[in-house]
Amino acid sequence: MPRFTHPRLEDVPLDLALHALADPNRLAMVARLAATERLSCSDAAPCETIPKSTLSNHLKLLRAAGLIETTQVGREMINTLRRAEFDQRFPGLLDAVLANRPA
Amino acid sequence: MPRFTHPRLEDVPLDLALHALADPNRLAMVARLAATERLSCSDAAPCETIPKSTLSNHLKLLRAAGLIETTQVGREMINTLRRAEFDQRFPGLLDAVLANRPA
DNA sequence: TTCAAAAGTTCAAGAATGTCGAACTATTAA
DNA sequence: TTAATAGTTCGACATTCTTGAACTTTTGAA
Repeated sequence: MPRFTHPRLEDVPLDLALHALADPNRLAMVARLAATERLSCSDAAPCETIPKSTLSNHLKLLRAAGLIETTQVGREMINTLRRAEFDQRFPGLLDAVLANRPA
Repeated sequence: MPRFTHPRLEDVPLDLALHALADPNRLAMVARLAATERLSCSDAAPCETIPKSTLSNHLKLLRAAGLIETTQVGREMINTLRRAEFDQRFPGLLDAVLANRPA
């Protein structure tokens, strides 16, 4: 069973956070999580066509950037946005990015 | 003589802008331009050790992201931040990024 | 129980990007 | 005219990204 590691937010460099957000698919997932609270990996997916392995990799990057937390529930991996922690680490950043996201 | 092309800001996607900022060297250059108004390429460089070709490539990316404008003056290429235009296109984004930049 | 399907992860290979030395161009100063 | 300066461009190597295939764990059914 995969046991995920989540970084402390103070260990996340700005570059890594920006890089994680600088991808349309990942940003779409973050936006979805910002609106939906808890989502399985496949429910967080930005579209149907994205391969599972790619999706898994994107989520791994978002974890490494301190943006999401993943816990196993049954056979699903449940993802949530680490909103409060991220906002404390990078004040105003996620708000600005989400506000400028294309519809 | 190189004649640079600068995109209209409305043609710059958010992803490209974030990607341009998601690099420590490029972000350092943007921060420097935010503080200094006009800088030649070598003056905009984040450090002495960065190769010229790499520097040139970084600046090309910043141009493509609508972040800087480059004009030739003599044998120098003078760079300026397209601050007002960028801020209008992505309100609050650059402020948030710069505010969270490590010292 | 046992078996198959579901939900993801991991691995590896090919594709796409990034880095940087070397050669090149244009401009200025001597 | 020549040499130096300031960058760009090119090409090769390195790193990163994408994705199919195989694997692991959990659950639901027979």
